[in-house]
Amino acid sequence: MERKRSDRIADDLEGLIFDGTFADGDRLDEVQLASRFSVSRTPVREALQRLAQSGLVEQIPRRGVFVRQPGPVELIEMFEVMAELEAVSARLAASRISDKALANLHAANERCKLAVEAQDTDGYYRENEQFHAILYRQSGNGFLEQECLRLQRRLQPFRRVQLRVRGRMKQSMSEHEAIVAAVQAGDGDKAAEAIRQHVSVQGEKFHHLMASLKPAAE
Amino acid sequence: MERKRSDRIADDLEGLIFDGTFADGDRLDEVQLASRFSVSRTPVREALQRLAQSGLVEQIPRRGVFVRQPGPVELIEMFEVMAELEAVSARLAASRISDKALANLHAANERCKLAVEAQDTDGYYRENEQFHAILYRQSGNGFLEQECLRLQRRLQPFRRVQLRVRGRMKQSMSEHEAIVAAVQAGDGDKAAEAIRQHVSVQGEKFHHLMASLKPAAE
DNA sequence: ATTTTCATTCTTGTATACAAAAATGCTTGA
DNA sequence: TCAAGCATTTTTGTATACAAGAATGAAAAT
Repeated sequence: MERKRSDRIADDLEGLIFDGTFADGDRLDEVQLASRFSVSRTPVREALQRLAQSGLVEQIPRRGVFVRQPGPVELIEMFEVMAELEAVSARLAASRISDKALANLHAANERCKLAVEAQDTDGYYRENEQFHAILYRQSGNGFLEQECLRLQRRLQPFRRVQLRVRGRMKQSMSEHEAIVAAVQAGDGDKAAEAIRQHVSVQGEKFHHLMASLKPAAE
Repeated sequence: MERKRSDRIADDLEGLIFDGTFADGDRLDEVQLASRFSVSRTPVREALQRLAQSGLVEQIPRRGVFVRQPGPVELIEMFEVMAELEAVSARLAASRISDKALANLHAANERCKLAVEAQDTDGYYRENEQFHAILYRQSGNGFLEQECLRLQRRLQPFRRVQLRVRGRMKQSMSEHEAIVAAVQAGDGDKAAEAIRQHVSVQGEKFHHLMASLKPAAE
């Protein structure tokens, strides 16, 4: 169910920012975008305001809206918060998860494993997202679930980059195993710590993330 | 610096929802609001969309926007997340806080104490907010700080209700003492646990919160 | 030559006009 | 009497028109 034009435009713009068509600092001209999408300025403005609220662009009054990619510091901060939110999710899920959901978690993890073996980065990304989504859901806290999904979505392009690092997928998988084991054992603290490690940006991951911010020459 | 009319309207509407002028389920009519604020529909619509994104109203396509107050379950969920976010803040702050900020924390706490002694609920609320804001800031994570402030703002009207419970201010103060002590000692885990207790809705607090949702028939 | 001022142009913010979808209520048929 | 169908009216979503603030650039003064 497509809501309205302004929603489609917001999604499209999000994609265009993620894929680099619009880079950090670029000004998003309302009339240009309007003609690009063959609509009037009205739905474009509504879309831009949505993006502004989600933090993807900055809106300076009477000046215009500008793409605002997070810098290194903000990115680390966001990952830190993501890690903590996921840790809370996992801790709660460890005590609240249902048997059926636990089976689903196993299944999702298996699909991750298959994707790793098939060297299917996109597939792994998709299944990994599912894996995490199950934990959010099983936290039993719908609001927490939504917050996790929101932040996950915002960090999406950077997570993808992380996965392309050689060997990362395999390491990620072994971390998954630890998480599943802790959740199955009902050990909330252990599950929280395991997923915190899984998500947080440290050591090698940190350097790779930083490197990805300034596209390497050639 | 007042940004634009739509911003002022969004703030005003937020207030009108908080103070009960618009109750849960009420439909917010664009043209009525436009005439009420003596503007056209355009800024009203922009304001409504902002409120929709922040979750205060629900926007049903082609139907209108309706006030959407959180129910008991969602409220508990939000407080749970708030408690966890504050716990993270406090844990980080315990290791990252500066001497100067620690002094400010003490000072803010003293002002809380004065407000309690003066039976000044509004004053206590204000100073308490300051107290918490210092911890958010001293987490050293600007993104976390923003998220905390956002959720704090959303829970604002319900927190106020909580404070009106007899004896709550005094109890709240003693919890503050524990938090300050733990932060000063640099004990992150203890600080986290103390603030979690302080914020989370349990026992008596739970019942009072539930009671506040359905205004007691005298 | 450089800077300041002022007019012009462009862009955003707001108002209004129009289109389309949904709600409303009437009529008509059983 | 009640329900179904259709016309009318309301209301949202989009387009366009207008207003006001900001950027731009040229002319004038030092």
